[in-house]
Amino acid sequence: MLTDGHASVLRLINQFGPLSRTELVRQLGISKASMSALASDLIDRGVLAEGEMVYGAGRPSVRLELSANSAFFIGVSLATVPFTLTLTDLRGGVLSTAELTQGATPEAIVEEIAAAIPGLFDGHPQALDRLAGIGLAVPGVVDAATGTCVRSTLLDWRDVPIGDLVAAATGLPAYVENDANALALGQHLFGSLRGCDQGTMIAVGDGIGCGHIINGELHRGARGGAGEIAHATVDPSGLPCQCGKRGCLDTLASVRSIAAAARAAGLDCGLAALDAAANRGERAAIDILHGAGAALGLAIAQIVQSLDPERMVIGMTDGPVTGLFARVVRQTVEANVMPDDHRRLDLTITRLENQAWAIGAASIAAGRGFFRV
Amino acid sequence: MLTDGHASVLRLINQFGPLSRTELVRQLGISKASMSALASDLIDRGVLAEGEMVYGAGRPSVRLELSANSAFFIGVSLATVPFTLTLTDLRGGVLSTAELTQGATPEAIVEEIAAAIPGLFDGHPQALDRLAGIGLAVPGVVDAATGTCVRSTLLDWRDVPIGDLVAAATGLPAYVENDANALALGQHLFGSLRGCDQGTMIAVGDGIGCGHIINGELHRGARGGAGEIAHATVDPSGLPCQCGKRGCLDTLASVRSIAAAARAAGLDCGLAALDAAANRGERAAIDILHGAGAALGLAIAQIVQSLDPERMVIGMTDGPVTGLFARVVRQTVEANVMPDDHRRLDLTITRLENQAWAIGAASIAAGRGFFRV
DNA sequence: GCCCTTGGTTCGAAGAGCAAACTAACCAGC
DNA sequence: GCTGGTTAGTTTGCTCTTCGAACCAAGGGC
Repeated sequence: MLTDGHASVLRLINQFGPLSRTELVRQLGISKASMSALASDLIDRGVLAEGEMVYGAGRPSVRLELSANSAFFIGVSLATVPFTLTLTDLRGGVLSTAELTQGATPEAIVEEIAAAIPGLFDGHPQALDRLAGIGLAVPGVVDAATGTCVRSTLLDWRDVPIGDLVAAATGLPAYVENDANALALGQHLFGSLRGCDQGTMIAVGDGIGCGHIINGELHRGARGGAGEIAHATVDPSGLPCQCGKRGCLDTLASVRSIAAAARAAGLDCGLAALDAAANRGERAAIDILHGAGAALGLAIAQIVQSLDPERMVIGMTDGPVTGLFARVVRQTVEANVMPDDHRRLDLTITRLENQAWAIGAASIAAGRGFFRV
Repeated sequence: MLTDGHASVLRLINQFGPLSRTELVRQLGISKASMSALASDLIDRGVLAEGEMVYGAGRPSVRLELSANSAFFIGVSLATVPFTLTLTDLRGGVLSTAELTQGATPEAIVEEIAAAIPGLFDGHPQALDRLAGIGLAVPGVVDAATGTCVRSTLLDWRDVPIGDLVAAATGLPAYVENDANALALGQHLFGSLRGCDQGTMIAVGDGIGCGHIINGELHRGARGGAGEIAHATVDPSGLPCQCGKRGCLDTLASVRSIAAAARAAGLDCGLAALDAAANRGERAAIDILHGAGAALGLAIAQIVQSLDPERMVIGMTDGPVTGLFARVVRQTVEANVMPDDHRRLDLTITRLENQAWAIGAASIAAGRGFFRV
C-alpha cells in the first residue's frame, strides 16, 4: 500500500506537473535520502516514470511524471440524465464513456452498472488489470465513510448502501460521494481547481450544487450536508420551493427555474435564446437573467465572506458563459464582498460538460487510492 | 518538543476529560506499547498526571488527566474595550486578569502589555517559570503564520507585525489570531464548542464576529478572511454600512445597530430594556428585535446550509439570551435550513463574557504549544 | 487461594526518516 | 580535452517511532 509520503509526492506532481526529485525535496521539506527512496519505490510500482531532463548548471535533473497508464478508475454519475460511466486514467484522462438506461431501483441500477463496465474496456485491454476502483457520484446526502446514500430526493432513496452493492456486484473497491462534492474533487484533482487548496465549485444546471475544498480536502460537514446552497434562502418572500421553504437559491437561479420564468413570460426558455433576447434589449429577458444572476451572486458573496476561498469556479451546464447572466453574477459578487477582498478572489465561470460529473466520480476513487484526498 | 502523538493524546483528554491508557489506545488506534511510552513521557514532563482509578473486571484502569499547573498562557484581547489580559492554565482556567489603558500606537500597546504582565502573577508565582506563550486576539485580518495584522479598521492598523513586537518585548513566544477565530478556538478547546470538530461560533456584540472550526481546526481561509459574516449582505436594499456596501448583517443585527434603531424610534437603547418593551407589546421594539433576529437567523441558516456544522454557538455580549431576539433567531434558522437537517443542528445561544475573548487569545498559545490545533 | 479478566510495561524487530559522504553528469574555462 | 565547479541523486549508517507479542500487575469471582 501507499504511505502518506508516497501520496504527497503524487499529489504534488499531479498539481504542478512533472517535478524533479530535488524540487520535490524543496516542496515537501523531506531529506534527499527519503525522496530518493520514495521515488525509486514509486517508479518500481510503475506509478511514476522518469521523463524530461532539464539542463542547467551542474548535473541535469530528471522530471518525474505520473504514468497515466499505471492505474485506471471507473466513475459513475447518478447526477446526470442519463446516468453516465467513464473510464479514466491516473491523470484524469478519459478513455471511454457509456450511458445507462435509467433503472428504477438501486438493485437495477447496480446491475446496469456491472453490465456496462466490460464495454468500457473495448480498445483498452491494458486498463483491465490495473483497474483500481470505482467511484459513485450520488445526488443527495451521502455518508462517505460507509458508502451509504442517506437520502436522495431525486433518486427517491433512503439509507441505500450503494457502495456495498456496487462493490459486491463488480468486485471493485467502491467509493461513494455526493455529486457536487465529487465534481469539486474532480476539479480539484484534474480540472479548474487544480492546485487550489481553498476552493469552491458551484454547478449551475437544472439544480444548483456546490462543493468546498478546504485545506486541500473535500469538506463534507458534520453529516455530509455541506455545500447545500441550492436551498439557502436568498429571498424570504420569494417563490415556494419543493423543499418546503421559500425563495431558495434553487427557485431563483437554476436553469430549471430560469426556464420556468421565461415560459411564464412567453419567452423561449433556453438560456442561450434568453441571453440573445436580452442582448436585443427585451426587458422581460433582461429582468429574468438579472434576477437569477443577482441571486446566485449574492449567495456566492456570502460564501466568500464566510469561507474566504482562494478560487471559485462556476460551471454552467447551459447558456453562454460570457452572457448577461454571468456578467450579473460577477458584478453582484464584486458588489457584495468586502472591498479589499474581491480583487483577490479568482472567480471563473466556465462550461460544465456532462462528463465532468463522471470524471468527478472517478476522481473519488483516484483520490482515495492514490492522492489521499 | 511535543510530537504529534503527544498532542493527540492531550487533545483527546482535553475533549473527553480523564481517560485511561487503554481508552486512549482504542480512540487513537495506536498500539499499547506506543501509548505506554507516550503516557510515561507526558507524565515525566508533568503535563499529565495519574488520577482516579476505575474498578471493573480485571485490573483497574488509571485515568490520565491534564495537570492544570504544568503550563500557563497569557491571553491579550484587543477586541474588547478596554483591552484585557488573562493568565490561564492548561485546562483553560483563569488565574488572574488585567485591563489596559488603551494605547494609541502598536508600540504603546505592546509596552502596556509588557508592563501589565508582572501583575498577573501576583499570588501565582508557580506560573512564572511555566509560562508557555502569549496569544493575541486582534480585530481585523490577520496572517497567523507570520503573526502580522494585515488590516484592522478598529485599530487603524495595516501590516503591523504585532506578534514580533510582543515577542520582542516579553521574550515569550507570541501567537496572533483574528479575534473571532481566537474566540472560536477558545470555545473549541475549553468552552461550549469543546469536543466539536465541526462547529461555528458567532459573537454578537457591538459588531458581529464569526469563527469556524472545521475538522477540529480553525478555518482561516485563503488569506485569513474567513468568518467575516458581519459584512455579508443580508438585505441588498438595506442601510449603508461603513464598509461601503448596503444591508450588511452588521447594520441589521449588531448591538450597535439595534441600539441605533431603538434610539431612532425614541426607545431606550439597551437590549434588555428593548426586550422588556417588546414583552409589554410595544410595536416598535418588537419590530426592531424581530428584524435583527431574522437577519442574524438568515445569515446563520446560510452558514448551516453551506458548511453543515455539528454545533453552532451564538454568544451575546448584551441582552437576555432567552428574549425575543434569541427566539426569532432560532425560529428563522429553523425556518431556513433544509427540513431534515435543522433537527440535528445543535444551536446554543449563550452569554458571552468579556473575559471569553482573552481566554480565546490564551487558547491560541495553548493550541499552538500543546494541542496542535 | 486460584483462575479469569483486563490494564499496562518491556522487549526485540521492522521501518521511516535523517545527515553526511559519496557518485553522477553536465558546463565553463583554459 | 582536461579540470574544477556545480547541481542531482544514491548510499550508508544511525536515530527514533511504532508495532506485535510476551510478560507482569491487580483486581473480582468462585
